[in-house]
Amino acid sequence: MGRIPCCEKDNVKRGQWTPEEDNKLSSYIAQHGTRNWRLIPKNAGLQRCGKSCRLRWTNYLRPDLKHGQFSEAEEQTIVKLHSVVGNRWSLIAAQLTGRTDNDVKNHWNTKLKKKLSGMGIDPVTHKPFSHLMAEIATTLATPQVSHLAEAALGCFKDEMLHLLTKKRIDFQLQQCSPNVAQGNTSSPYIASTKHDEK
DNA sequence: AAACGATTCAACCGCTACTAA
DNA sequence: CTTAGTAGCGGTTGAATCGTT
Repeated sequence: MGRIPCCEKDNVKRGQWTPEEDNKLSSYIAQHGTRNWRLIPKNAGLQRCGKSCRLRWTNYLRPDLKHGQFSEAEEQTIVKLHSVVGNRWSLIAAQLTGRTDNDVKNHWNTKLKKKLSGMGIDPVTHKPFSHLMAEIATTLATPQVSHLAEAALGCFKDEMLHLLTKKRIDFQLQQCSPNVAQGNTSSPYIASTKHDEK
């Protein structure tokens, strides 16, 4: 006995949304808001499941969304935040006006990961590959030291997560911690792109 | 022009978190 | 406190598009 599905799959349309469906959903939400996604498709005359409607609205139809290319500043913000919080796409997206978690995730997976790798930076740890190799050697030699470093990094990440969850923060360089403001972030990408801009 | 591979991104799936009763 | 229903998240998929041969 599994969970009851969110909708009867047989009676539900899937795949690409048509402009008519978009119109129906948009005008219904404009009138009634987004309370109870389960009822929205039924009331709006759509043969879609509520989940699909919510996704379509939040990722595409919302009027406050940006649809164009990501700017250099947005990319830097994503990389910087990703180096701190990892794959917490919704947290990262919340710091970028008009971008969704899906946007950020797609952009990261298709562009930024490759960009970083091309620069010799590991997109997971945000450290140069050469440093990683050195770290592996160190770790093998003195496990205690590496555990301490890992614990310290964990505390910092927890603190950042706490801040980001509590409120939207302005991630401009001059308002960050002294280390970050000096371009001394954990991600060499920031420093190098700043350099590139000159 | 056609075939094929690579890339992009919208949409789906399954899980967890949250909330109201 | 427990439970059931809903919302939200991150990973994954696959159709559409683009670029190359």
